[in-house]
Amino acid sequence: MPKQKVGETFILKESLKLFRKKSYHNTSMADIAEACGLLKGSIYHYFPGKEALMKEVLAHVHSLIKTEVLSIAYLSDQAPGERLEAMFRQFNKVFLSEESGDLMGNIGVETAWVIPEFSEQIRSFFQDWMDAHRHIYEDVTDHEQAAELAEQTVAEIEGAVMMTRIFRDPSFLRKAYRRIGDRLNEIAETSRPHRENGL
Amino acid sequence: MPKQKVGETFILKESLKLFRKKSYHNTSMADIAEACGLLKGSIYHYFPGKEALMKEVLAHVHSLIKTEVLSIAYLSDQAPGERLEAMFRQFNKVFLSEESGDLMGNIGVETAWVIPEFSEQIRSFFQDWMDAHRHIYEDVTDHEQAAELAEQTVAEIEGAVMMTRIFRDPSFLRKAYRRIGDRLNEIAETSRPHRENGL
Amino acid sequence: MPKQKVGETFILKESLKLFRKKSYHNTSMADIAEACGLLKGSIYHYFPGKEALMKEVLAHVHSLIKTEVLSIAYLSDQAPGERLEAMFRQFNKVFLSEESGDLMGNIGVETAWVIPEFSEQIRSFFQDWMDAHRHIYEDVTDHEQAAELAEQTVAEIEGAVMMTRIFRDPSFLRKAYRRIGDRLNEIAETSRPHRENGL
Amino acid sequence: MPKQKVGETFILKESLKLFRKKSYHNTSMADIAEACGLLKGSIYHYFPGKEALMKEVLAHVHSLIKTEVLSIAYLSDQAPGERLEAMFRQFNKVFLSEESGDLMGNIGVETAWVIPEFSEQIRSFFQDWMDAHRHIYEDVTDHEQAAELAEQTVAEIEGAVMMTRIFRDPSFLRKAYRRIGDRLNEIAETSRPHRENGL
DNA sequence: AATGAATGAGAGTTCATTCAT
DNA sequence: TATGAATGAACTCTCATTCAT
Repeated sequence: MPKQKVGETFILKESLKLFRKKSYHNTSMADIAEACGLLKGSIYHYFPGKEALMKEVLAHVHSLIKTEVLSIAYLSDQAPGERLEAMFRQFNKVFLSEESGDLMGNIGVETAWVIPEFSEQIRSFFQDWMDAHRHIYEDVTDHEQAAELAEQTVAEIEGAVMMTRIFRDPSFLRKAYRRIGDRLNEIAETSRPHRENGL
Repeated sequence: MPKQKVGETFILKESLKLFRKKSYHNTSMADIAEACGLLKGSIYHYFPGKEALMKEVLAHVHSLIKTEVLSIAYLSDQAPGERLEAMFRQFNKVFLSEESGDLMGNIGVETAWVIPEFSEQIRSFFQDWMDAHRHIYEDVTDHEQAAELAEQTVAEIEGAVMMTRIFRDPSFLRKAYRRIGDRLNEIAETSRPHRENGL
Repeated sequence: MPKQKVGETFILKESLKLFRKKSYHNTSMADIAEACGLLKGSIYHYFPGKEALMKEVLAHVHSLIKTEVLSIAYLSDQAPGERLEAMFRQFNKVFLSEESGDLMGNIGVETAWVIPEFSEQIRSFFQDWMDAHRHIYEDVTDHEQAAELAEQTVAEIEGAVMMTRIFRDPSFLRKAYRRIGDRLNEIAETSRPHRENGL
Repeated sequence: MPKQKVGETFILKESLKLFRKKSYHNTSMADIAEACGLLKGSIYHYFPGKEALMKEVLAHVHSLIKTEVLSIAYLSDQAPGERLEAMFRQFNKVFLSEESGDLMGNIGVETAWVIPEFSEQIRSFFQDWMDAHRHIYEDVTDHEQAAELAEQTVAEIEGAVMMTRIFRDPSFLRKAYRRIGDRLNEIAETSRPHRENGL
């Protein structure tokens, strides 16, 4: 009878893997428990239910992305293009790795409509994501255009992630990165002075 | 006791509404039956099971979009920009209406990974969609760039649809259409002669 | 694979037996299903859940007692004492038989506090029961005293039923019947004229 | 992290409150632990299990009632009617207070049938209760009638307690007390000499 | 073509209990 | 003495599916 401590974070991470691989509805509490080496009832020591577990998973991913990826956008000692590239690199590592996956996009579509309590978390995630990109664009263009470019960027990435999944072909995402990088450079060359003067 | 004459197509349409509204996993056979004025067991006279029903729903949507939306791309008597706009109008009507919804994107993400039998249908849908846009772009630019622009267009729309859902704000999609239209016009003005001369 | 029809009433009756024998909380849906020769899920074809089933059981018992027992109180062609005796005879048959048991008293105490939705049903049952006895007493005394005597009668019977259960000794209830009968006779002899003149 | 010194009696009292408020089956060990400022597992240092805990609760209530209420019946320096009234006053304080509640009647019905180990305790409680009332009645009437009057008294009180609960109306119990007191007085006046002469 | 009773597997959840620390 | 992680069995309920009628 192994009674080794498992811990909340471990369950969170295992759940994340499973939700990402099999979606929320196709992952049972028994699946999660098994992945953790527990019985299904034991999960309830850590989380009051499946929805609550999911909410904490979403919060965990959100905060992970914020600190590991989105923070890069605010590093004022790097050029906009460099920051963008660094974000993409980190994004690939964190967001698409086994550890986290494109949870937000998937679950957003799968559950946000059905389980409204998830919506807010997901909305706030996308808002932070757009804000980060907007911050970069504001170095090279005006507020209004920056906002729209951020919107476009996030939509394009999410769409590309979806297509990468559907076609099982990473090139969709890779090309999206390249397009977005090129766009930033073009704008940077055209519209000279914005915030970059201070750098 | 509702005992109306139903028919396969009717069930298909009612299922589509429900899948779109509540997602595949949250729609039960009982829900579908009730919407059709039937009892659970009766659905099985028309379709051998839930997955089979879903596959036919996907096929139905695919063919609907093809004839109602994508065909517009191949109308050679209209200018590229006009065709694009017409497609968006139709797309909104057919793809996002109550009758069909953004089934492909949603279900693509929700189930393609889990139920591989849906993947092919969804892949083929996205392929046709990209082909249609590529056909338009080929009127104003070369093959290679047209392919990439088509890819970008579809990704951007899908991403915008997702964000429109998440934020419950149709402006995401509206702005995506505008950006895509503007992009086509820019390209059309820059690179003069391609296929349009023959028209 | 026996697929014989079972029917709502059959489930109701089997549930009643079990609830009476083992109490509400100690009776599982699986117990009920087994008693009916069904699998636990099958009960849900007839009743949406355990509470709903219980509510219908209570309603069934209530109506049974009303028609089989309490109606006797209103038979104007019999003397009060005869009606009372007849009620006790029927009460023993219906209320304490295997088929129904002292469900109201038991469940009243067990669940009325915890599941408020049962309370109303149980309250209304006791009200009808008191009303019936009051009607008899009004033949031999004034309204006010009749009401109190009815209250006393029902309390005494319920208490006696409880003690009969606890001591597994039917004499508690038998003696209560005798006391109540004697009391009615005493009052009838003392206070001459009330409603009996018309008979 | 509440880590107060608890002790067996404290747990007993907290359990009593909960069993009374929510019944035996609706009170979980976790509820009891929480009420005691302990964790589930810690209860098992004091009691080997839920049933054992309940048995000690019943024993505790029994002995409490015996010393605080039933003992009054045997105070030979007070008139029967005074003793009865004093018992009712104490009964209300102890038996129906937050501290103990009508545990015996509730649990008697709820569990005596199902968990036979409780039956004996409950039976012995009711026996002591009847004995106390019989002792009072023996001051004013013969043995046989005293026994029956005691039986009636306890049944009437228990029935009234039940109805008070069901209707959430304390007047049922109040009126039962009054009736029982009046009955004692009537008998005391009618049948002169019994035991009271020696006092 | 339609019914609807019944299945059977599995879902999420609860809970009394155990035990290493 | 107290913890709290873990168990394991039982619970209510859901649902895709089958099939005699």
